[in-house]
Amino acid sequence: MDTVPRAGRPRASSRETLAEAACELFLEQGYDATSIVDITRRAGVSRSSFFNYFSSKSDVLWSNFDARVDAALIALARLGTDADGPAVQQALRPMLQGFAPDPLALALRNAAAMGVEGELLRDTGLRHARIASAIAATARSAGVDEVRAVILGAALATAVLSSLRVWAEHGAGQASLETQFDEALRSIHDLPWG
Amino acid sequence: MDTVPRAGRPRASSRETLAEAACELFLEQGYDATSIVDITRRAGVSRSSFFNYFSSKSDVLWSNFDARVDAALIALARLGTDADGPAVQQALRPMLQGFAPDPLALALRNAAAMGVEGELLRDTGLRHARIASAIAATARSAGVDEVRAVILGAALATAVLSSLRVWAEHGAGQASLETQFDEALRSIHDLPWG
DNA sequence: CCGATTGTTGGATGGTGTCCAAGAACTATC
DNA sequence: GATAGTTCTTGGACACCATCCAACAATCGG
Repeated sequence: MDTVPRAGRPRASSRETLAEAACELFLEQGYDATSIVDITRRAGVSRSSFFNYFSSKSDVLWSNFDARVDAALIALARLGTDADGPAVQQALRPMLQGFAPDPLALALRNAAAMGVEGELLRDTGLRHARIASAIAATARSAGVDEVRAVILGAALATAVLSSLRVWAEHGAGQASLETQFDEALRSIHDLPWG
Repeated sequence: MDTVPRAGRPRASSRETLAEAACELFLEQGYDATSIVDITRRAGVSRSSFFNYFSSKSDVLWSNFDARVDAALIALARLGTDADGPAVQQALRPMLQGFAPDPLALALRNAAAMGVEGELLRDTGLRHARIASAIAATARSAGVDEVRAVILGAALATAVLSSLRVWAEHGAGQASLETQFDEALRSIHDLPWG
């Protein structure tokens, strides 16, 4: 990448190193039983340093996905008042495009072994809320009425997150993530149980 | 209620007393700035006692609603394999029926003043996940296919939570909570932006 | 009065996340 | 090569949350 020499003390670690150490420990001992000190010990740095790389323990799992969400929501906001259905769906897609196996995928796949199911439920909820409310805001500003905008946001956010979950559970191989997403989108168009 | 004398030391406090003290402080100082010790001091009991009544600080806000959700989800599970749309909606209704102003409603209404918006987002997400996954499970066992069941669960969970939010924000008076819910349900039936 | 029961309390413990000051390792400039 | 500026690491202190537990207090029924 950039081997350009920069001023200042060189980093003693990296997000990758720390994330790797963390994931190993999560698998070995479980998420709750792994303290931040455990992680930094294995990575060979001090506890303080952990917070130079991640803002919290759960951030190890989510930072990658969160960055994608941030980018996508900026693109979504740029659609402005003349957003339509297809445009919104296109704006959402980069959240999943080229998603490589990462700590989050690992956690989703090994939730039981890591004892991280509750944690994932809680934190997925937070992302759901963030994505849903951004979509709702866009829809609203494009003329959709309040309640429907909210429901639409929830449905689309669910499509994103549940396709990610299903993909991660099923081995995270293939190009099937986007396929999964497409299927989810399709099933929004005709919900059962009228 | 029951003035029946029971064995053992009488309680020195109550959920209501503690919740009241907590809500006052949340409004005065904000949620984050209010520690559990602050709450118990005002209520006149020790810090330890707090956990005899609530399992965490946020439980003060949610325990009432959570109890309703618990009850409703049990009823939902009882529907079994021959659940249909209307039956599910009826099972959900008790979550909102006769909902009186409580700490959660107060927090939703005064989120900004309490500085509790992030907290609410996160915790609402958890409830959303719980409700949605229960509905999805019921739908699945009634023959709805996986992806649609998940989306349906998300949409209905959103209907419950967003009607609660809107109702709380708008003064929490009237009988309009259930009306709000009915409107949300109606708008699920024809989402915009095909 | 006695035991059983139910609650309260303080203290200890271990974890999280924040803050900060001291210092280490590097670059660039004179 | 000294010096200054920059970037990062580190340890310590802190406030808080949540759990556990043993000691103790207040009530009941017999």
